[in-house]
Amino acid sequence: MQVASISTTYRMPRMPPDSPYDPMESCGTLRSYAAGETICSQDEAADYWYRLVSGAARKCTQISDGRRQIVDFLLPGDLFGLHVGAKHDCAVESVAPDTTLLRYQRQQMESLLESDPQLARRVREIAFASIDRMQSRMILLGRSRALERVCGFLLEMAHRAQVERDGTVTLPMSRYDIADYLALAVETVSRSLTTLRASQVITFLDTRQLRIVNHRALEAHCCN
Amino acid sequence: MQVASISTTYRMPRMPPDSPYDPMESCGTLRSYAAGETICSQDEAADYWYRLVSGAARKCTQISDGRRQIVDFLLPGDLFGLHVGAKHDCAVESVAPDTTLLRYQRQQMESLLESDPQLARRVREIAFASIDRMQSRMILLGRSRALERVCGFLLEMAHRAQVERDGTVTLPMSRYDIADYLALAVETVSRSLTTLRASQVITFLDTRQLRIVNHRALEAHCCN
DNA sequence: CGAAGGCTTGATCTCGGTCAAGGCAGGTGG
DNA sequence: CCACCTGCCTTGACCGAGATCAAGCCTTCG
Repeated sequence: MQVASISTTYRMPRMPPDSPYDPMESCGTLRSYAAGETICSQDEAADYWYRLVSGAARKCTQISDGRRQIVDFLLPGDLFGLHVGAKHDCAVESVAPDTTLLRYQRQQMESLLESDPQLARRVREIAFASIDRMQSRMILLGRSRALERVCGFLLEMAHRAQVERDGTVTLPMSRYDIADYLALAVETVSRSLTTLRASQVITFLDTRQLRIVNHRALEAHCCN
Repeated sequence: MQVASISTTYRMPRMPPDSPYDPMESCGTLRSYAAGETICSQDEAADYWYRLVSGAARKCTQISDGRRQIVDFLLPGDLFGLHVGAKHDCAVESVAPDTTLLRYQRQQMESLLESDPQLARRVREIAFASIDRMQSRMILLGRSRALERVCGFLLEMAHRAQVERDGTVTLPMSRYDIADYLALAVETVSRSLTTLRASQVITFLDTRQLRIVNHRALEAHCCN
């Protein structure tokens, strides 16, 4: 199980295989969304925690100059909606068709944590872990080269979405989404991918599915 | 009181004025550093939590191409060193002369949290809050324009370091540090500041001290 | 069938990185 | 005390990576 926030994605440290039980399991309600639907909007009250079950979503803010910044992608297992204040500061929208989420009452969760230090510890670790991820992301954004960012993104996706047995990585989001995630122009993302394909680092099964041929090269590009 | 991590800065929500007591107060040990000293290095074991009392520090990673990315600046009140794993992934170095820190045993803190849900909740909120800050920072880094980033940085500093009564903002760090924080070249930072000064948005008392003349314009530049 | 959205490629322009130089302050040693 | 050095900051000139503009292809959907 994993946790995130409207303002960030928290990844749950893997549960011990025979962990006694998950007190959160019981109290969520399921809902599913079509592609492009808004799950919660930018200035909505943050009364719920969500956990993405299947599909994919993007957490993004609108910038006043018309551009859009995608702060995080949410993948199956991610939990989000945790927030300090009462308001969200990012909108969350489904990316893939048939995206399903579990929704939890925030109040209920908080009092649950109050009485269950074990669970509280797990959530704390989730938060710390998520911070590590955001930090990596910041370092990625700090990179000057467009190609480096794209390589870093591919490695992140390959790592997060558990790769198929044959090494196929599926990108549930569009090139536009990737561009806004990496703070690049779509054209630049496209060109970078083309470059990587041309240099035999990756191959495409179709536009949204690729295989990493030369993992070493990918890491070398976004070295560190 | 405020908290951060080797991998992030956590800002403590303001304590209620007459809060009963702070269980963490008792168990820290004080140490002070000269400018440029290493407080903890990149792959050191993360056995302590730290809280910056006075001065300033930078949290940074070395990138293999020789560049340096500053992940966060630590200011008085910030707490850092919280970390999931056993290892740091960033070095922390003092920036200002006479930087002092309190150091806490990580083990001790964790068991303290285990037995004190109230404190645990506070730390959790610290983590959530810090995530909000990192998110803002990511949005800042996502901005294309150099001038926007610098404006955002100035607003952040004005907000974090409590401004003097007369509106003077002190930058404890060098232009090089600012550059590595914003992922820009030093020259670009310098030029941006010059531009802002030329357009009467800010004035300088000296290189490290400035006053925000036109707050509105600053916000307009990094709109949103 | 047409329209719309997603993706790629080409051409051009611009912002910011890089290189180079010089000013200024503080520290050190003669 | 001055001379020198070093680190920090600023400014100018140039160049290149990536944004922007434009066009065309493909798939999907009504």
